[in-house]
Amino acid sequence: MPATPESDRELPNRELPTTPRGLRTRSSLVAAARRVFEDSGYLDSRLIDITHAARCSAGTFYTYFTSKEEILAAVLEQARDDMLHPGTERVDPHDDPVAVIAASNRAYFEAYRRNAKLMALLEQVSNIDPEFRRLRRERADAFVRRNARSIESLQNRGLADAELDPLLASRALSSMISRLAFNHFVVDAAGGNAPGDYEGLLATATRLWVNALQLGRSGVGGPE
Amino acid sequence: MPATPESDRELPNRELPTTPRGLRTRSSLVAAARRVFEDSGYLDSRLIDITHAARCSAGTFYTYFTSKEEILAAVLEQARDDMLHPGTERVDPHDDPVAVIAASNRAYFEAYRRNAKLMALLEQVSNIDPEFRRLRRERADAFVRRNARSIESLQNRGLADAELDPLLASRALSSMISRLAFNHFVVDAAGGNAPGDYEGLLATATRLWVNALQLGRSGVGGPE
Amino acid sequence: MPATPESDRELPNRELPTTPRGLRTRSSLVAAARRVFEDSGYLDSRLIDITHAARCSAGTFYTYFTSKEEILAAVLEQARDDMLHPGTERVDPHDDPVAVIAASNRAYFEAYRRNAKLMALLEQVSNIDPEFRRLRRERADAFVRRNARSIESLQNRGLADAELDPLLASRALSSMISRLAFNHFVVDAAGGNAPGDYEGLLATATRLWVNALQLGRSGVGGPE
Amino acid sequence: MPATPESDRELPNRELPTTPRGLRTRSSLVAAARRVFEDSGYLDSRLIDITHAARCSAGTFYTYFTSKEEILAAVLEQARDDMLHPGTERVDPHDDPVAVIAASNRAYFEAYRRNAKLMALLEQVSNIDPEFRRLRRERADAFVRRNARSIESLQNRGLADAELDPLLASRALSSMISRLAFNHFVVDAAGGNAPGDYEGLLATATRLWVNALQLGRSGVGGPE
DNA sequence: CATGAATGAGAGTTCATTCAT
DNA sequence: AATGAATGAACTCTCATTCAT
Repeated sequence: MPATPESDRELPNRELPTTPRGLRTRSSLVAAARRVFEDSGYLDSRLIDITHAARCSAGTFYTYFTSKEEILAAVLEQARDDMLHPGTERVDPHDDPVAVIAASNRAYFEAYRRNAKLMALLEQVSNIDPEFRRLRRERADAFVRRNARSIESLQNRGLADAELDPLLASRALSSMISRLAFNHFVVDAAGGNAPGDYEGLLATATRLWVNALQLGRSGVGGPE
Repeated sequence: MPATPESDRELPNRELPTTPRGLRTRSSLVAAARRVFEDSGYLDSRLIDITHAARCSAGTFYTYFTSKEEILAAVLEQARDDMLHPGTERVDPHDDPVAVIAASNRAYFEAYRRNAKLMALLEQVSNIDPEFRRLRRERADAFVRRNARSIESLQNRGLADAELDPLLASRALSSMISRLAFNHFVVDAAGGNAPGDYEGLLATATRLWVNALQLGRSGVGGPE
Repeated sequence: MPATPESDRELPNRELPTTPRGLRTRSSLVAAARRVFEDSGYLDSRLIDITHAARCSAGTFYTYFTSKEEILAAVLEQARDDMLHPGTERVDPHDDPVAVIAASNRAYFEAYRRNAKLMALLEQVSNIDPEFRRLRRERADAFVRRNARSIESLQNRGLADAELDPLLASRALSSMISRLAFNHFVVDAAGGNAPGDYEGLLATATRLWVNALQLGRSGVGGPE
Repeated sequence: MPATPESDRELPNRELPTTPRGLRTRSSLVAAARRVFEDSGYLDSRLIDITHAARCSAGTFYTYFTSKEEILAAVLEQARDDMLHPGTERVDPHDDPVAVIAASNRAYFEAYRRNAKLMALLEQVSNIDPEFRRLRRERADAFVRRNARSIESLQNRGLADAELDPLLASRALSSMISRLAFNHFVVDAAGGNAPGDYEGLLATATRLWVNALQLGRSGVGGPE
């Protein structure tokens, strides 16, 4: 009502709690939020669904988060590493490039499968909230850049179509893979449709990727 | 115009009004809804914003539509033909296949550009409402099937990589194109980022598509 | 969540409703608010107390007012005229000045009595909300200025102590009267104390006022 | 210091702590509360603001006080002596009565200036909480009674208008002074208005007071 | 004596939808 | 066919106070 001076007012906490109890409660809230968001989607989830699931009161939520948005960010944070570094196995860059692509596509698909509901959630909120749109973009860009580097390296070694702009090609192929994964694990799974031919899809995606880069083409770089 | 039978509709739909005045009011509601939805997104649009923009009362809305969902369906209906048949020019299937692909990719991108805000809307609601998820899927499938037929035809004529499953390949390549368009016209445009290299993107997409199908590969490129 | 453009959104209405029904509802809300505020004070009144008393739903409140503050403003508006022009009887400026002062003090006290609960309310909120502090100040100033003019006129006619600054004197004497009224009708009444000697208080106040201005003192009005 | 008997206290009050540490903590809480209340007002101050400012935890508060009300009482207690006995110098009752009045008005104004924010606070809460309304009344009454005794004495000595009821006159004149001080130091100061003519105000108030009592009128001013 | 996480009732507010006119 | 006032369930968020540690 009266204009309150901001000076002494507490700012919303982003810091992690210091006590073990606080840490535990915060964790259980994040875990509960993940469950609830995955089950009901972001929009249909109410804060009290989350606090109920975490077995704490509505007020406790605000000890750790200032809004639904903020806890969602915490939830999405969790899956970040798994999605950004899906394959723990280090691939030798001197392996057969086709095998490398096949392996990394498979790793991506597997990571997507593990986090499918969270990816659906991210897709939902990124179409609602600019903050999460940015988040998704950043994560996608990380992938795109990595793949672009890989394409460039293949080009430099004379193995891939030199005509392609590595970044644009990476954008296109990365989009292809991620959208296929989304359609397979989110859209098809939710739609109650037939499960779909996972191995076939993966094989096709990899073959298309390989073809698209013209890997293993005769005389790559020579007169065509 | 006869009342469309319920069975074909995904959403319950009131019959079209019979009087000229009614038709006019309905039209202005749909037009207003399109504007409002495009400006504010589905969730943030209030029915009252729409009726205001249409210069009618809140109650009048329910003379023509039973819900917010339903008018959204009507709005999305509008752009359907433009998105499903983007190129009015019929391409001769015996034209150069590369040229055909280039032309149809360009036609798709142009249609996306024209309807970018509506596509963003569709993307938003398809991640919220299963009904619209189905709608988007159906539209995507129409594309996928058409492209699959085209791929199959190229394979049958010995022009394309015969190892590829036409449907899966179409799914992958169609996903690639549509996601590129979404990123270019929706994500990048909204993010205030640099406009991006449209022609380069299109060229890259087409080259990847062509490569991926191995069009014009040695051995397949006999005298046609 | 997403930044919504203010452009098309409706602004809170301050305009009076146009239909008779709307007018009726708004009136009953204001009347109810007055009752509730007077009974419970501003802070302890809940919006639903008001809507209950007005026999309408919580949502209806927001058809007419955007906040508790706004309906309070409407309530206080009502009593404005009664407090600012308490005496309907026009006093002849050539009447006996003492009689004029006595009459106007009485009129003020009577108006205060009629609106005591509202004055208590104004006192409460003016110590809480700067907006209402301003409102009270404005109303007080109107009185002060009127009394200052009257004092100046008496000085010009040689009837009042010429040493006094009319505005400062008016501030002091007006404060005296209004605070006496507040104490008598609000503090004493609420405290469950003895009712207090109304006539004596009025007589004393008037005599002090008259003395303070030195009305009828020797030298101004001939020998006393 | 013995525990003060409940009977004399207006609010339930915990006993003072016995240890030096406890005394220190309690003091810092009261000091912090004074700062916070003065800055934000009673309603907008949160207990947590106070405990933060006092560098202790929320729970500690309840070691020393049972409620927000109670610490407010402690804060107001602090300024009591300064407001009730503003002039430490004892004025000789046989001094010139006008000089005595001028001096005591000045002393009151000075004390008000020193405690302006606290007086504003008292004004705020006395319009919210009956307990504090009583507190303010009691303090005002102490003044009124003292001034009444002084008026009566002047009347007995033939120096003041004998027609006036000393108590009622004191109420009126005391109200005048305290309200002027409130308006000057609280309302005007907060409103960002011009600072106002302090000396002029004081002079006018004193002259009005003197006039009102008819001090120094012919016939009463015999050789004293 | 101190901590700070936990509590939970309760408030204001929104808006799709209904319905008397 | 049109109006626009009325509805009311549902939601998020606050903060004085408690209590296990």
